Amino acid sequence: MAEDFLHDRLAKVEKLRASGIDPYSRGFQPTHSSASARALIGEAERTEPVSLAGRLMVKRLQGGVVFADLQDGRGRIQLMAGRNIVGDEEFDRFADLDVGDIVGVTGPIFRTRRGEITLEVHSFQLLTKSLRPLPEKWHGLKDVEIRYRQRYVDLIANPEVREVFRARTRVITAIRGLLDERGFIDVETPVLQEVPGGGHARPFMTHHNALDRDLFLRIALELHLKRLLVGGFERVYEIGRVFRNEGLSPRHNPEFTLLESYQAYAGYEDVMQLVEDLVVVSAMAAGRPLEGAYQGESVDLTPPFRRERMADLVLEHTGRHAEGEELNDLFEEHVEPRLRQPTFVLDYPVEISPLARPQAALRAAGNVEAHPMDEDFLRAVEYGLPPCGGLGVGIDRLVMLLTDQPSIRDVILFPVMKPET
RNA sequence: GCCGGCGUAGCUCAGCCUGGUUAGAGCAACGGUCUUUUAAACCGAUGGUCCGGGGUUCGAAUCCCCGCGCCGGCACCA
Repeated sequence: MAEDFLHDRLAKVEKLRASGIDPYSRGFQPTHSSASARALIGEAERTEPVSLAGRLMVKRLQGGVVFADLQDGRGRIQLMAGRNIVGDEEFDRFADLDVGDIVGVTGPIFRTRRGEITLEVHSFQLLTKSLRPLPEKWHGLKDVEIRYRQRYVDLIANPEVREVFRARTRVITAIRGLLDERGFIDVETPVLQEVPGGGHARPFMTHHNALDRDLFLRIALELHLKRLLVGGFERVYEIGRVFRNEGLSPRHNPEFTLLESYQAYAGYEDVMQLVEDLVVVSAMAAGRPLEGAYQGESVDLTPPFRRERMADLVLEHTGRHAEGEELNDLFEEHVEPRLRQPTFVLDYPVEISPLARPQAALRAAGNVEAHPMDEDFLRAVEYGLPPCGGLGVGIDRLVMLLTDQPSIRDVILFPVMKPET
């Protein structure tokens, strides 16, 4: 039976309750983490008792001694429980714990004969009984479908995955730190919008019941951030989720995290330097050397990044002179796939710009395919938008690059999946 | 949406091409032995709608068709 393992564990739960032990108890206070407990021992033979809490990952029985590995938020430490230390009853109870159970343990730290730093269990408390078996200890969890659908299992079984997401958090913190330091304010603008603007993308649609009004999930941050520049904030940024109703790929998730910033009176040279600085602090936060590699290809993030006009890049790669949409098409087909090092591509043809003004001009000229007009944004701009420079960075892709992950799903905790069958 | 690959025990995988006893292994779980182990001690007994549905055949995990999911590519796009 597919769920027999549940019955075995549930039977254990009932047995524990019958013997007066709460399989989901509270009140245990760890005094240390596995890492700080390790650090505690230094050159000493033995420490004072410490208390740790975490999940049992491996259990090795050796007659009257049982070894187990306890995994907590940052690492692992070995536990040793001896029959002649804790007594028969406690020993049997410890030996009956399952891999996956969450326990609190108390005892001194010492080194085993083999030199392994180990907590000698003097007392322990079952905090949470686990009902499902964990993936195998040696091969771990490889099935990517389970890894993405049940990320909690992935995070338990694959510690390197935790590190990727810790790196992601550090990158975002570092980006905020740099922007805050430079006088940008961190703002939040609407996700639900009447007119999804700021980019070319098919939006997700939703509906507000009380207003009986269709709304769209935002596809970009730009238009609201610019409204804030009109309002007098001179440096603003937002790191937020945007939604695009498009296909999935190793580089596309329908919801992703975008950084956009706008700075009044800045030119694009200022913005390029800001991007370089953001990349450098992000790489440092991720622990990635500037001269590193992505998926086996070396990628040097040392500023200054190459700056080239799109027309020059197209000429270099195709030998052709082009402009307008043709230039962009040639660029996307022949240049973009070959760019490996960070490169600022300058002077995009105005025809492909998603900016409101040329779009408005196209609409005025009768191109109904152009983006719908955001009348309120126009009104805001009519009050006067200061000249400004802005940037947009896909945080997920930046983290992919910095943590050397092949798929965007590896840097999004819960990527979009089709319904489970 | 289109094309290709993949889907076998809780996990990691054989078996499929070339159809043929009751579908295998390791780890986990279960019963025993073992007092300092390091993925993996020893002995024993378990565990499967072989993704789902149809078809071909005396006989299908294996061949064919349809569906679902995952991965990759294309399209859309950042």
